[in-house]
Amino acid sequence: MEAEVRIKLKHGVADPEGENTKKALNLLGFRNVRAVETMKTFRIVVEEEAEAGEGGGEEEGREKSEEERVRQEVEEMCRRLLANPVIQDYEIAVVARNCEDFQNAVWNLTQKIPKGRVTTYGEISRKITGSESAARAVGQALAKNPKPGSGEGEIPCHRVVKKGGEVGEGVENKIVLLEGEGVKIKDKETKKGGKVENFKDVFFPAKCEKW
DNA sequence: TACTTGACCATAG
DNA sequence: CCTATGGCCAAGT
Repeated sequence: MEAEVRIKLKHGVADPEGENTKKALNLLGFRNVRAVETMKTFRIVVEEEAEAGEGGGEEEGREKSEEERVRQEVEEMCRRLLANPVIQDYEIAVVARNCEDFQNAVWNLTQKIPKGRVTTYGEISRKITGSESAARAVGQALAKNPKPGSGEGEIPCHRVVKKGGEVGEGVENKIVLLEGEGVKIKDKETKKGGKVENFKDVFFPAKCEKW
């Protein structure tokens, strides 16, 4: 989750830097410059809270409250540190997506899947955009994985499977790689080509587990 | 700018 | 269990 905070001086507070810049611009020939004001922006990336949930229906409405939680947290940051309330105003924009460009976000998250565990395209999408609707685009990004592999600094895209646990399309030896890491695969030799056994147990992240 | 392409997802039969 | 369809969205053209 990402938030952007814009801080500017309250109306009426002297802004010498802005004033001087405006004068300088006018002198340089930009006669039509009417006003210049300085402001500062912070881009703040916030780790998502691990879901502290028991069983039962969660999901819906989660992203909404998560967004609200971040907003409140950032607002407190403004009050306590970022902005001086006497002379400054601030506005906060919370974006339900990671800052990095999509592909990098996908690759970075994939790198954090532990050996012996799997996650889904949709889950990665949810982590980045707030919904699993970009699952297909996650697949696109993984298709361009620059460093496939299980080693340090490599991106283990074989640990990403379909929602139902089917291994899915992708690299030829996906099943072999997973089995090599201790993930059991059932229903091989079927048209769809294999399904993760005990999907719930090997799924990453588990409830209350941080990505 | 508009259109096409998928390592997906949900649903209907 | 399987296929077919429509929706989706970032990238590439």
